[in-house]
Amino acid sequence: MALGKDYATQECSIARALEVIGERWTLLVIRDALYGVRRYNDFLTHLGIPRAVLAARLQMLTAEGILEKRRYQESPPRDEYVITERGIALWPTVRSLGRWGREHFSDTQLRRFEHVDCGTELGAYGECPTCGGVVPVEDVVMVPGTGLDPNPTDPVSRAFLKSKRLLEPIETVPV
Amino acid sequence: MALGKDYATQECSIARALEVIGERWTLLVIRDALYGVRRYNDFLTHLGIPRAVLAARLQMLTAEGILEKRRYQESPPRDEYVITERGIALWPTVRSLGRWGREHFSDTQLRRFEHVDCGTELGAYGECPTCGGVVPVEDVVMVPGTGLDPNPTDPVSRAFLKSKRLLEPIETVPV
DNA sequence: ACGTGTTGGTTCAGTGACTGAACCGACGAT
DNA sequence: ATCGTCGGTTCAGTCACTGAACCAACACGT
Repeated sequence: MALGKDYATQECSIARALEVIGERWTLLVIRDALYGVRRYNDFLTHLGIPRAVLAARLQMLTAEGILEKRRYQESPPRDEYVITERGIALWPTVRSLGRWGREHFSDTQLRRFEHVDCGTELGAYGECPTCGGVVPVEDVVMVPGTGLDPNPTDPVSRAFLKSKRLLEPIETVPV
Repeated sequence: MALGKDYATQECSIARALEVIGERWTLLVIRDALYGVRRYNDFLTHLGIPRAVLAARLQMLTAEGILEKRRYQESPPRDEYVITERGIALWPTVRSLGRWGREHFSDTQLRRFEHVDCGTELGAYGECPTCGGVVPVEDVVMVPGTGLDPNPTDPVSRAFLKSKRLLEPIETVPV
Protein backbone atom coordinates (compact mmCIF):
# COMPACT_ATOMS: atom_id res chain seq x y z
CA MET A 1 0.00 0.00 0.00
CA ALA A 2 1.46 3.33 -0.79
CA LEU A 3 -0.20 6.11 -2.70
CA GLY A 4 -3.26 7.29 -0.92
CA LYS A 5 -2.86 4.66 1.74
CA ASP A 6 -0.88 4.17 4.87
CA TYR A 7 -0.96 7.51 6.63
CA ALA A 8 -0.31 5.32 9.66
CA THR A 9 1.15 7.93 11.96
CA GLN A 10 -1.88 10.19 11.69
CA GLU A 11 -4.31 10.21 14.59
CA CYS A 12 -7.00 11.65 12.42
CA SER A 13 -10.20 10.56 10.78
CA ILE A 14 -9.38 12.67 7.73
CA ALA A 15 -6.26 10.61 7.19
CA ARG A 16 -8.31 7.46 7.76
CA ALA A 17 -10.80 8.61 5.14
CA LEU A 18 -8.03 9.40 2.68
CA GLU A 19 -6.64 5.91 3.06
CA VAL A 20 -9.94 4.71 1.61
CA ILE A 21 -10.80 7.29 -1.01
CA GLY A 22 -7.52 9.20 -1.47
CA GLU A 23 -6.03 7.22 -4.31
CA ARG A 24 -6.05 8.52 -7.82
CA TRP A 25 -9.39 8.06 -9.66
CA THR A 26 -11.21 6.77 -6.60
CA LEU A 27 -13.27 9.88 -5.89
CA LEU A 28 -14.17 10.21 -9.57
CA VAL A 29 -15.50 6.66 -9.52
CA ILE A 30 -17.61 7.56 -6.49
CA ARG A 31 -18.80 10.74 -8.21
CA ASP A 32 -19.94 8.72 -11.22
CA ALA A 33 -21.61 6.18 -8.96
CA LEU A 34 -23.55 9.03 -7.30
CA TYR A 35 -24.52 10.27 -10.75
CA GLY A 36 -26.00 6.88 -11.53
CA VAL A 37 -23.22 5.05 -13.34
CA ARG A 38 -23.22 1.36 -12.48
CA ARG A 39 -21.49 -0.67 -15.16
CA TYR A 40 -17.85 -1.42 -15.72
CA ASN A 41 -17.95 -0.28 -19.31
CA ASP A 42 -19.68 2.98 -18.49
CA PHE A 43 -17.11 3.87 -15.86
CA LEU A 44 -14.39 2.92 -18.32
CA THR A 45 -15.49 5.05 -21.24
CA HIS A 46 -16.71 7.99 -19.19
CA LEU A 47 -13.63 8.29 -17.01
CA GLY A 48 -10.95 7.29 -19.49
CA ILE A 49 -9.38 5.30 -16.67
CA PRO A 50 -7.00 2.39 -17.38
CA ARG A 51 -8.84 -0.91 -17.14
CA ALA A 52 -6.51 -2.37 -14.54
CA VAL A 53 -6.96 0.62 -12.27
CA LEU A 54 -10.73 0.56 -12.65
CA ALA A 55 -10.87 -3.13 -11.75
CA ALA A 56 -8.69 -2.49 -8.69
CA ARG A 57 -10.80 0.49 -7.57
CA LEU A 58 -14.11 -1.32 -8.00
CA GLN A 59 -12.81 -4.25 -6.00
CA MET A 60 -11.45 -2.01 -3.25
CA LEU A 61 -14.58 0.13 -3.03
CA THR A 62 -16.67 -3.03 -2.85
CA ALA A 63 -14.47 -4.40 -0.08
CA GLU A 64 -14.78 -1.13 1.85
CA GLY A 65 -18.57 -1.21 1.59
CA ILE A 66 -18.87 1.86 -0.61
CA LEU A 67 -20.10 0.00 -3.67
CA GLU A 68 -22.06 -3.22 -3.85
CA LYS A 69 -21.55 -5.73 -6.62
CA ARG A 70 -24.89 -7.01 -7.78
CA ARG A 71 -25.86 -9.51 -10.47
CA TYR A 72 -28.37 -7.88 -12.76
CA GLN A 73 -28.69 -10.60 -15.37
CA GLU A 74 -27.72 -14.22 -15.89
CA SER A 75 -26.60 -15.49 -19.23
CA PRO A 76 -24.36 -13.85 -19.83
CA PRO A 77 -23.65 -13.18 -16.17
CA ARG A 78 -23.39 -9.43 -15.68
CA ASP A 79 -22.76 -7.48 -12.50
CA GLU A 80 -23.29 -3.85 -11.72
CA TYR A 81 -21.75 -1.76 -8.98
CA VAL A 82 -24.32 0.15 -6.96
CA ILE A 83 -23.41 2.79 -4.41
CA THR A 84 -24.27 1.98 -0.80
CA GLU A 85 -25.34 4.17 2.12
CA ARG A 86 -21.72 4.54 3.07
CA GLY A 87 -20.93 5.83 -0.39
CA ILE A 88 -23.96 8.11 -0.49
CA ALA A 89 -22.69 9.64 2.75
CA LEU A 90 -19.81 11.05 0.73
CA TRP A 91 -22.15 13.35 -1.20
CA PRO A 92 -21.50 16.43 0.98
CA THR A 93 -17.78 15.95 0.45
CA VAL A 94 -18.16 15.52 -3.28
CA ARG A 95 -20.54 18.45 -3.52
CA SER A 96 -18.37 20.85 -1.53
CA LEU A 97 -15.29 19.85 -3.48
CA GLY A 98 -17.09 20.48 -6.74
CA ARG A 99 -18.30 23.86 -5.56
CA TRP A 100 -14.79 24.80 -4.53
CA GLY A 101 -13.38 23.71 -7.88
CA ARG A 102 -15.95 25.69 -9.79
CA GLU A 103 -15.63 28.84 -7.74
CA HIS A 104 -11.88 28.91 -7.77
CA PHE A 105 -10.72 27.26 -10.95
CA SER A 106 -13.51 27.11 -13.49
CA ASP A 107 -14.89 29.86 -15.69
CA THR A 108 -18.06 28.16 -16.83
CA GLN A 109 -20.68 26.30 -14.87
CA LEU A 110 -20.80 22.81 -16.29
CA ARG A 111 -23.67 21.43 -14.23
CA ARG A 112 -26.13 22.67 -11.69
CA PHE A 113 -27.58 20.73 -8.79
CA GLU A 114 -31.10 21.62 -7.75
CA HIS A 115 -33.58 20.58 -5.12
CA VAL A 116 -36.28 18.68 -7.00
CA ASP A 117 -39.09 20.11 -4.81
CA CYS A 118 -38.38 23.77 -5.49
CA GLY A 119 -35.75 24.06 -8.20
CA THR A 120 -33.35 26.04 -6.02
CA GLU A 121 -29.69 25.48 -6.62
CA LEU A 122 -28.02 23.69 -3.75
CA GLY A 123 -25.66 25.49 -1.40
CA ALA A 124 -22.04 24.76 -0.76
CA TYR A 125 -22.50 21.36 0.82
CA GLY A 126 -25.80 20.13 -0.58
CA GLU A 127 -28.38 22.03 1.47
CA CYS A 128 -31.37 23.88 0.00
CA PRO A 129 -31.29 27.62 0.80
CA THR A 130 -35.02 27.93 0.14
CA CYS A 131 -36.31 24.96 2.11
CA GLY A 132 -33.55 25.33 4.65
CA GLY A 133 -32.27 21.85 5.18
CA VAL A 134 -30.09 19.11 3.84
CA VAL A 135 -31.58 17.68 0.68
CA PRO A 136 -31.63 13.88 0.50
CA VAL A 137 -29.39 12.80 -2.34
CA GLU A 138 -32.23 11.16 -4.24
CA ASP A 139 -34.04 14.53 -4.31
CA VAL A 140 -31.20 16.26 -6.10
CA VAL A 141 -31.49 16.92 -9.83
CA MET A 142 -28.42 17.30 -11.95
CA VAL A 143 -29.02 19.88 -14.68
CA PRO A 144 -26.59 20.24 -17.59
CA GLY A 145 -24.98 23.67 -18.00
CA THR A 146 -23.91 25.66 -20.96
CA GLY A 147 -20.24 24.75 -20.98
CA LEU A 148 -20.76 21.11 -21.87
CA ASP A 149 -19.75 19.52 -25.13
CA PRO A 150 -23.12 19.19 -26.91
CA ASN A 151 -22.11 16.06 -28.78
CA PRO A 152 -19.94 13.81 -26.62
CA THR A 153 -18.73 10.45 -27.85
CA ASP A 154 -19.32 8.31 -24.80
CA PRO A 155 -22.86 7.20 -23.91
CA VAL A 156 -22.59 8.32 -20.29
CA SER A 157 -21.83 11.92 -21.17
CA ARG A 158 -24.70 11.75 -23.63
CA ALA A 159 -27.03 10.55 -20.89
CA PHE A 160 -25.85 13.45 -18.72
CA LEU A 161 -27.06 15.97 -21.30
CA LYS A 162 -30.55 15.47 -19.91
CA SER A 163 -31.55 16.47 -16.40
CA LYS A 164 -31.64 13.50 -14.10
CA ARG A 165 -31.81 12.70 -10.44
CA LEU A 166 -28.79 11.55 -8.55
CA LEU A 167 -28.54 7.81 -7.89
CA GLU A 168 -31.05 7.09 -10.63
CA PRO A 169 -29.38 4.64 -13.03
CA ILE A 170 -28.42 6.16 -16.34
CA GLU A 171 -30.03 5.04 -19.57
CA THR A 172 -27.36 4.11 -22.00
CA VAL A 173 -28.92 5.02 -25.31
CA PRO A 174 -27.24 3.42 -28.33
CA VAL A 175 -26.14 5.78 -31.10
CA MET B 1 2.10 15.58 -14.20
CA ALA B 2 0.50 12.34 -13.44
CA LEU B 3 -0.77 11.18 -10.07
CA GLY B 4 -3.57 13.38 -8.92
CA LYS B 5 -3.22 15.56 -11.95
CA ASP B 6 -4.30 15.54 -15.52
CA TYR B 7 -7.85 14.30 -15.49
CA ALA B 8 -7.94 16.15 -18.77
CA THR B 9 -10.88 14.43 -20.36
CA GLN B 10 -13.22 15.25 -17.47
CA GLU B 11 -15.67 18.09 -17.97
CA CYS B 12 -16.08 18.47 -14.27
CA SER B 13 -15.15 20.86 -11.53
CA ILE B 14 -14.59 17.96 -9.16
CA ALA B 15 -11.90 16.64 -11.46
CA ARG B 16 -10.48 20.14 -11.72
CA ALA B 17 -10.36 20.39 -7.94
CA LEU B 18 -8.68 17.02 -7.66
CA GLU B 19 -5.97 18.12 -10.04
CA VAL B 20 -5.08 20.71 -7.43
CA ILE B 21 -5.60 18.91 -4.14
CA GLY B 22 -5.82 15.26 -5.18
CA GLU B 23 -2.20 14.27 -4.83
CA ARG B 24 -0.98 12.27 -1.90
CA TRP B 25 -0.39 14.33 1.28
CA THR B 26 -1.85 17.52 -0.19
CA LEU B 27 -5.13 17.50 1.73
CA LEU B 28 -3.32 16.66 4.95
CA VAL B 29 -1.09 19.69 4.47
CA ILE B 30 -4.21 21.81 4.01
CA ARG B 31 -5.80 20.25 7.08
CA ASP B 32 -2.74 21.15 9.15
CA ALA B 33 -2.73 24.67 7.72
CA LEU B 34 -6.37 25.06 8.76
CA TYR B 35 -5.42 23.81 12.22
CA GLY B 36 -2.81 26.57 12.47
CA VAL B 37 0.40 24.90 11.35
CA ARG B 38 2.58 27.32 9.41
CA ARG B 39 6.22 26.25 9.47
CA TYR B 40 8.07 23.79 7.33
CA ASN B 41 9.43 21.91 10.29
CA ASP B 42 6.05 21.62 11.98
CA PHE B 43 4.46 20.17 8.85
CA LEU B 44 7.41 17.83 8.55
CA THR B 45 7.37 16.36 12.04
CA HIS B 46 3.62 16.31 12.43
CA LEU B 47 2.85 14.66 9.11
CA GLY B 48 5.85 12.37 8.80
CA ILE B 49 5.99 13.36 5.14
CA PRO B 50 9.21 13.03 3.11
CA ARG B 51 11.00 16.36 2.92
CA ALA B 52 11.09 16.42 -0.86
CA VAL B 53 7.35 15.84 -1.09
CA LEU B 54 6.61 18.53 1.48
CA ALA B 55 8.73 21.06 -0.38
CA ALA B 56 6.95 20.21 -3.62
CA ARG B 57 3.49 20.45 -2.03
CA LEU B 58 4.20 23.78 -0.34
CA GLN B 59 5.46 25.22 -3.58
CA MET B 60 2.47 23.93 -5.53
CA LEU B 61 -0.08 25.09 -2.97
CA THR B 62 1.56 28.50 -2.94
CA ALA B 63 1.46 28.66 -6.73
CA GLU B 64 -2.24 27.72 -6.68
CA GLY B 65 -3.02 30.46 -4.18
CA ILE B 66 -4.01 28.12 -1.36
CA LEU B 67 -1.06 28.99 0.85
CA GLU B 68 0.87 32.22 1.03
CA LYS B 69 4.59 32.27 1.74
CA ARG B 70 5.36 35.07 4.16
CA ARG B 71 8.61 36.23 5.71
CA TYR B 72 8.17 36.32 9.48
CA GLN B 73 11.72 37.14 10.48
CA GLU B 74 14.96 38.32 8.94
CA SER B 75 18.28 37.01 10.10
CA PRO B 76 18.07 34.20 9.71
CA PRO B 77 15.47 34.62 7.00
CA ARG B 78 12.47 32.47 7.83
CA ASP B 79 9.23 32.05 5.93
CA GLU B 80 5.92 30.65 7.05
CA TYR B 81 3.08 29.30 4.94
CA VAL B 82 -0.27 30.84 5.82
CA ILE B 83 -3.55 29.57 4.45
CA THR B 84 -5.42 31.96 2.16
CA GLU B 85 -9.12 32.57 1.58
CA ARG B 86 -9.02 30.02 -1.21
CA GLY B 87 -7.61 27.46 1.20
CA ILE B 88 -10.05 28.34 3.96
CA ALA B 89 -12.85 27.71 1.46
CA LEU B 90 -11.85 24.05 1.60
CA TRP B 91 -12.97 23.75 5.21
CA PRO B 92 -16.43 22.30 4.40
CA THR B 93 -14.74 19.64 2.28
CA VAL B 94 -12.21 18.82 4.97
CA ARG B 95 -14.86 18.80 7.67
CA SER B 96 -17.26 16.56 5.80
CA LEU B 97 -14.50 14.16 4.90
CA GLY B 98 -13.42 13.94 8.53
CA ARG B 99 -16.96 13.31 9.64
CA TRP B 100 -17.36 10.57 7.11
CA GLY B 101 -14.10 8.95 8.17
CA ARG B 102 -15.06 9.00 11.80
CA GLU B 103 -18.58 7.73 11.30
CA HIS B 104 -17.60 4.89 9.02
CA PHE B 105 -14.09 3.85 9.93
CA SER B 106 -13.16 5.07 13.37
CA ASP B 107 -14.18 3.73 16.76
CA THR B 108 -13.08 6.61 18.92
CA GLN B 109 -13.62 10.32 18.49
CA LEU B 110 -10.19 11.90 18.31
CA ARG B 111 -11.23 15.54 18.14
CA ARG B 112 -14.39 17.55 18.33
CA PHE B 113 -15.16 20.78 16.52
CA GLU B 114 -17.42 23.24 18.28
CA HIS B 115 -18.96 26.61 17.61
CA VAL B 116 -17.12 29.02 19.93
CA ASP B 117 -20.29 31.05 20.66
CA CYS B 118 -22.37 28.19 22.01
CA GLY B 119 -20.19 25.10 22.39
CA THR B 120 -22.36 23.01 20.09
CA GLU B 121 -20.59 20.40 18.01
CA LEU B 122 -20.56 21.23 14.34
CA GLY B 123 -22.71 19.32 11.89
CA ALA B 124 -21.60 17.28 8.95
CA TYR B 125 -20.20 20.13 6.90
CA GLY B 126 -19.35 22.76 9.48
CA GLU B 127 -22.70 24.34 10.31
CA CYS B 128 -23.95 24.95 13.84
CA PRO B 129 -27.18 23.03 14.60
CA THR B 130 -28.01 25.37 17.47
CA CYS B 131 -27.38 28.72 15.85
CA GLY B 132 -28.49 27.41 12.49
CA GLY B 133 -25.91 28.64 10.07
CA VAL B 134 -22.48 28.12 8.68
CA VAL B 135 -19.86 28.88 11.29
CA PRO B 136 -16.96 31.05 10.10
CA VAL B 137 -13.81 28.99 10.29
CA GLU B 138 -12.20 31.33 12.80
CA ASP B 139 -15.11 30.72 15.18
CA VAL B 140 -14.52 26.98 15.29
CA VAL B 141 -12.76 25.48 18.30
CA MET B 142 -10.89 22.22 18.01
CA VAL B 143 -11.26 20.21 21.22
CA PRO B 144 -9.06 17.17 21.87
CA GLY B 145 -10.90 13.89 22.39
CA THR B 146 -10.23 10.87 24.49
CA GLY B 147 -8.56 8.66 21.91
CA LEU B 148 -5.48 10.82 21.53
CA ASP B 149 -1.99 9.82 22.62
CA PRO B 150 -1.54 11.86 25.83
CA ASN B 151 2.19 12.24 25.37
CA PRO B 152 3.09 12.69 21.71
CA THR B 153 6.64 13.27 20.59
CA ASP B 154 6.15 16.04 18.07
CA PRO B 155 5.48 19.61 19.22
CA VAL B 156 2.47 20.07 16.96
CA SER B 157 0.57 17.13 18.40
CA ARG B 158 1.46 18.46 21.84
CA ALA B 159 0.01 21.85 20.94
CA PHE B 160 -3.16 20.10 19.74
CA LEU B 161 -3.74 18.62 23.22
CA LYS B 162 -5.19 21.98 24.22
CA SER B 163 -8.37 23.40 22.74
CA LYS B 164 -7.62 26.01 20.13
CA ARG B 165 -9.35 27.92 17.41
CA LEU B 166 -8.87 27.00 13.80
CA LEU B 167 -6.47 29.22 11.83
CA GLU B 168 -4.89 30.49 15.06
CA PRO B 169 -1.15 29.79 14.80
CA ILE B 170 0.06 27.02 17.07
CA GLU B 171 2.44 27.71 19.89
CA THR B 172 5.37 25.39 19.59
CA VAL B 173 6.34 24.81 23.19
CA PRO B 174 9.85 23.41 23.67
CA VAL B 175 10.14 20.23 25.72
C1' DA C 1 -20.78 -24.85 -37.05
C1' DC C 2 -18.43 -20.58 -37.44
C1' DG C 3 -17.08 -15.99 -37.21
C1' DT C 4 -18.20 -11.48 -34.98
C1' DG C 5 -19.32 -8.41 -31.24
C1' DT C 6 -20.01 -7.21 -26.33
C1' DT C 7 -18.82 -7.24 -21.55
C1' DG C 8 -15.65 -7.66 -17.98
C1' DG C 9 -11.85 -8.58 -16.93
C1' DT C 10 -6.00 -10.04 -16.48
C1' DT C 11 -1.12 -9.47 -17.83
C1' DC C 12 2.92 -6.99 -18.72
C1' DA C 13 6.58 -3.71 -19.97
C1' DG C 14 7.52 1.22 -19.33
C1' DT C 15 7.03 5.54 -16.93
C1' DG C 16 6.84 8.48 -13.22
C1' DA C 17 5.66 9.72 -8.35
C1' DC C 18 6.75 8.70 -3.73
C1' DT C 19 10.21 7.14 0.03
C1' DG C 20 14.05 7.54 3.09
C1' DA C 21 18.48 8.81 3.76
C1' DA C 22 22.21 11.73 2.89
C1' DC C 23 23.89 16.10 1.94
C1' DC C 24 24.05 21.29 1.91
C1' DG C 25 23.96 26.46 2.88
C1' DA C 26 22.77 30.32 5.90
C1' DC C 27 22.77 31.71 10.16
C1' DG C 28 23.00 31.98 15.62
C1' DA C 29 25.06 30.55 19.75
C1' DT C 30 29.03 29.06 22.50
C1' DA D 1 36.10 27.05 15.37
C1' DT D 2 32.45 24.18 16.18
C1' DC D 3 27.88 22.80 16.89
C1' DG D 4 22.91 23.06 16.23
C1' DT D 5 18.73 24.58 13.73
C1' DC D 6 15.95 25.53 9.84
C1' DG D 7 14.73 24.88 5.26
C1' DG D 8 15.65 22.98 1.83
C1' DT D 9 18.02 19.73 -2.58
C1' DT D 10 19.81 15.33 -4.45
C1' DC D 11 19.65 10.61 -5.38
C1' DA D 12 18.95 5.61 -5.64
C1' DG D 13 15.22 2.33 -4.94
C1' DT D 14 10.40 1.05 -4.78
C1' DC D 15 5.82 1.03 -6.09
C1' DA D 16 1.57 2.74 -8.35
C1' DC D 17 -0.21 4.18 -12.61
C1' DT D 18 -0.48 3.90 -17.90
C1' DG D 19 -1.65 1.94 -22.24
C1' DA D 20 -1.78 -1.78 -25.05
C1' DA D 21 -2.40 -6.52 -25.71
C1' DC D 22 -4.59 -10.59 -24.56
C1' DC D 23 -8.38 -13.59 -22.79
C1' DA D 24 -12.90 -15.96 -21.45
C1' DA D 25 -17.89 -16.29 -21.53
C1' DC D 26 -21.62 -15.74 -24.04
C1' DA D 27 -25.20 -13.94 -27.73
C1' DC D 28 -26.23 -13.44 -32.39
C1' DG D 29 -26.43 -13.92 -37.43
C1' DT D 30 -25.71 -16.94 -41.34
